[in-house]
Amino acid sequence: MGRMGRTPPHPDVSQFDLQQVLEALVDPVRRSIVTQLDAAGEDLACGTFDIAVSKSTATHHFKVLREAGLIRQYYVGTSRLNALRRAEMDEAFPGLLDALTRPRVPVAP
Amino acid sequence: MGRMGRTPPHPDVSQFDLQQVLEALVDPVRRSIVTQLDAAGEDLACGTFDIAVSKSTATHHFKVLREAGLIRQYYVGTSRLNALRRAEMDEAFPGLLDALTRPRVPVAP
DNA sequence: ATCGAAGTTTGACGACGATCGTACTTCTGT
DNA sequence: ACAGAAGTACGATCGTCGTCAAACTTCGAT
Repeated sequence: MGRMGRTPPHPDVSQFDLQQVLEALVDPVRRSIVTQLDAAGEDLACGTFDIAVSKSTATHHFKVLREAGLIRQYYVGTSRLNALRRAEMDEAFPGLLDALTRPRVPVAP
Repeated sequence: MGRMGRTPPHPDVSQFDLQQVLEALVDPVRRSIVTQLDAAGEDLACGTFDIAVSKSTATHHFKVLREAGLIRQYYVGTSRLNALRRAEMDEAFPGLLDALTRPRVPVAP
């Protein structure tokens, strides 16, 4: 029972919660995942990310991101692909992802 | 020694750190402080904020906000006034405060 | 049918942070 | 000079969260 392949629940845009999104994005590892996903411009498998944590910890982070609505997850074979829900996040919180994924602009000296 | 009136250290814009700013803003109480400050459009004393925590806890929150660069604090008599460092934050992280202080836009049904 | 690759699940653990009460400091009025 | 108002400093507590290891599941390839 409980096939691993079943698609996990994803929140609807109308249910996105700023508090939850911020709690997801405050963690450096998770923010790095979002940034890498944004830079890649394509869906990525969990294992392909450059993060320095164990597999179980990675699973945890992806779950937090998914439940906050930041990513969508789906299986392809044994791999779990992750898609950034850019448009939906922008609809719910305009400018937020832009502000967080934009590389730091050096301040004039 | 250590007069209370001495101005506490404030970070320079060039030292603003995204991680630190996010850690400051992820707390609902602190985000509420920033929002109230933004809405007021003027500097406010610590005691005038609508927050449901003790005085010592409030002091802690203001300190976290100040060290992250979100507010500037200065004394006037026995009151400590708080100013939102809007322009500087916008320079360091364009769009961030906008995204966080903007009231949630209802999603089309 | 079996093996390995890719994730998940389930505790356990440790650290950090929000909170409070109490005591203390500094200034303003009276 | 004194009392009160406005914060600050200091511990102490308590919950939550990030982390891992170990055992398990599922799928694909051989």
